[in-house]
Amino acid sequence: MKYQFLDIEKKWQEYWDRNKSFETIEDFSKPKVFILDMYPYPSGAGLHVGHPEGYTATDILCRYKRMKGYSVLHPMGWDAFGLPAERYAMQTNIHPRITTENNIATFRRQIKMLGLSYDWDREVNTTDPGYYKWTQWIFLKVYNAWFDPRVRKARPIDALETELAGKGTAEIPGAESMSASDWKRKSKREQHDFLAQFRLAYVAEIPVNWCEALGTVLANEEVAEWTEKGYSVERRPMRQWMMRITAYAERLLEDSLALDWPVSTLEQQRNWIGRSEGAEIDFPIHGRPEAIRVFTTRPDTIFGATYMVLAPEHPLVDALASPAVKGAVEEYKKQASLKSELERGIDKDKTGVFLGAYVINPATRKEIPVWIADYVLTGYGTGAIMAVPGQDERDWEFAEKFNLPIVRTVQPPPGFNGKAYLEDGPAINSDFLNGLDIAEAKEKILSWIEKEGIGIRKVNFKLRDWLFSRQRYWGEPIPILHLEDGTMKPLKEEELPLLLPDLKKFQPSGTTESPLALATEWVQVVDKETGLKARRETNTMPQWAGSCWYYLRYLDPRNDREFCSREREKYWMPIDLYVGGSEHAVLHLMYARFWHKVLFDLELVSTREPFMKLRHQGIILGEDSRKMSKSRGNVVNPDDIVSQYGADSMRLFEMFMGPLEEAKPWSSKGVEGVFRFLNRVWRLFITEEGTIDSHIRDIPAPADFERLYHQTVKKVGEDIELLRFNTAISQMMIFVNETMKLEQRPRKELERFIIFLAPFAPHIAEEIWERMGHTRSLTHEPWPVYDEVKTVEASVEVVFQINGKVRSKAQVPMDTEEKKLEKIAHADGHIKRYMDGKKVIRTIIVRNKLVNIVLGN
RNA sequence: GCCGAAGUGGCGGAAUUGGCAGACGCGCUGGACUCAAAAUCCAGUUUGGCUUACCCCAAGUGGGGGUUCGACUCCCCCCUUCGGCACCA
Repeated sequence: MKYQFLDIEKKWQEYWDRNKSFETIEDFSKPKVFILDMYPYPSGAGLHVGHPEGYTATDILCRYKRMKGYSVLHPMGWDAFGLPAERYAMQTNIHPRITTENNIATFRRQIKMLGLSYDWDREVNTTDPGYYKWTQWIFLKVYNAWFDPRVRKARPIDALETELAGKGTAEIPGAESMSASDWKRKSKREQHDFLAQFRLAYVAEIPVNWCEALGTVLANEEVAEWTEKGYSVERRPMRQWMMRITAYAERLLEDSLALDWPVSTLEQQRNWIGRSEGAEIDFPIHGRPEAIRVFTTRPDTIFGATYMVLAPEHPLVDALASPAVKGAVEEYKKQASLKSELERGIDKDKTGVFLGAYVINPATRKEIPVWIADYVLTGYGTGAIMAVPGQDERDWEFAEKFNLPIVRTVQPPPGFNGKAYLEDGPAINSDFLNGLDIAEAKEKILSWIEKEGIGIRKVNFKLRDWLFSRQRYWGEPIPILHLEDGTMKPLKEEELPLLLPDLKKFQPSGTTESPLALATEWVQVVDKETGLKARRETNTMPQWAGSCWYYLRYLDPRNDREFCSREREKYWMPIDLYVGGSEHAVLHLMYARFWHKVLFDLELVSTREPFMKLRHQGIILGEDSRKMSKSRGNVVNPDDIVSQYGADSMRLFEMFMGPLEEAKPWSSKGVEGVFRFLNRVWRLFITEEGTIDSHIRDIPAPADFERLYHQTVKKVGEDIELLRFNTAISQMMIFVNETMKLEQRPRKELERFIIFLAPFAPHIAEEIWERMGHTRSLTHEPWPVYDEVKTVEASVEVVFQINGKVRSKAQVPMDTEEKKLEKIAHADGHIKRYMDGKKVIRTIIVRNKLVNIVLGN
């Protein structure tokens, strides 16, 4: 009987479904593992071959862990809000809900076709009101929280109100000074506005990346993705929802040290956070009472600061511009505002305008000119720099172009003929710093600055607050009312979910508002409590919102009283393994960590971090080793592979291709290879007639075979734990090859082979298992144990070397003593020939490995 | 430019407290079975040299140097590929 994979796979998939074989067993007394795949965005194109790679890897681990007796949580769901469905709706007027449902149905079918052991009772869908109710709920938790710098954590905003009423801002670092009575005197509106500057979710007027064609703003980190697709993006100031992720910069950085994540991902997150230590220094303005504050990481070079540059958007620009340059300044500001940040970066030619104003360098006491230039960014530091061309390439370039003075304050080595010198060296032209190296000079100048009261040590981050609103329909509505008195009012928990209204048209509203603005009945409401007229927030949340916490919903997906029960959260969290693409290295993984930390601070979850161990599956390239794409015609469709070779072959091949994390080219010949292997496995057990092969007998295993068996159990188990599936599979191939050579094949070992094949190729394993006379699925069959003693070879080949080169070999009993090995080596014919007439200088003997004889001449 | 990862047969890849480089699979070559083919099975397959001899010799893990009795593995320099960042003061 042939290996009829199509029938077998259908049969077992139905069996698993019917019997709920993979239902999560929530036995809190057992050890748990929570193994998570990044849930997909269900696109119209269906699954591609990249998806099954990570999914199969985690599936193997889960099936293995179930056999090891763990409670396993392994769910799947859908990240289903987002632009593609909405853009499709704009073209066809088909409601995104319909498209989304269809796409999910396709994805679910394709995923089930691969025999992945998800607990489908825990499926989540971010667009389901029962789900996004809690996304909105968490949003409100964030909105109603502030970051208390004294304890470095989020606290409810109520606590702040109480404190303000009691002692004002006296004890709150960084807050504008205000007494308790000042607070109490404020109007409701004033209090509301004051609190807004503390909330973790807030509205701000900021320059954003507006994409006219998409009719929405994009986060900085999203811009590249869409401009690559040909969309154009412009800068414009708009009122937007923001999330104060910057408050967590330090903790996101610190806590990343404890994570078992790929180094490159951790590195990317660190770069993104971009911590740098330096100082903020005030430069008094000539002829005015104020000073301009700059941020620098090189305070040691202050004696070389020969001019100052402000970002064009700096608030003092207009006040400082002398009448003669007003026009030029206006023109420059206008040009800068039109350029996106990206464009500013691409064009590295330095441009700028002299403001006609001067500040005083507090170290040299000299007046230095103030310029504006777009190479200084408004969002970083103070939006102003002290320019030190001697030690900064950008400043050098600018100084050269505009003929500004250049003073070196670090002595370059002899023969240095470059421009700016960034390396270490003794300070020069720097008064009391002269002769010190950079580190010493920094320390000394920082003390001086602080003593003089002209500046402070300061840590800065590149990380910026998260632009949280989108002008889209297909996203979670933000549950906030804008009352006619100018205040905002969050909805009450019992008012959630705030449902998306049904729209007939999905075109952009024509303004900068989302299409929701057109749903007047939905937008215009009266606040029941106050009777005030109100407008709903028409912005929706970004796609990342739902994925910031979906892993928590899996713990308790049907709970309509809590986002998840405490007890379950305590048992299952944190996630023991998270697998997904490296394209999410910064965005999703950073935002989710941020939300998780807020939830942790509010004591809604019990772990600091959600994802303890993270791995990325490598991308699967086309057969031509290039990226798969329709235009190259090298796309492999999982449906085709499954119908031609079966899901088990597909799974096995994707795991056999190479290490999980590496990029690997597809190979149709390779699929045939593993398909042949599965056919061999089938024939090992099942004859042409469909009976059990008569070579299989109830006999004890021969010694050599028993050893191989124990070695295989050991290697397969260890490799699964290390996610090294390729080598586990090759060990199973070796096992099958050896078994085929036996005339009489021991039943016990062969049955256990089926068990450890099962995580990799579950359908064929179940089928053979059943044919071998078992009546129950092997899902919870105990994983075979091996005996370390029995894995050890009886004899071992030892290598004899002369001067480090292998000259002979011998088979010797395991653990033969050094002296004996030496004797055997000396007796060896080849070795004798080499040693003839030579003097032995040294002999190195490593038990079970080698004898190396070092000869003189 | 900066940061990170990686370079091993014709191909995907094995091999880590430094100890036989090339497991396993693909491909290729030869053979068995067959009228023939497919499937299957067996043997061979790093390169070069030498030989009656699969005996032996030499070279070999991107390139060059070093440490060591011994280096794919450790150290230094360089090259290439991939990923990320990109005026962050």
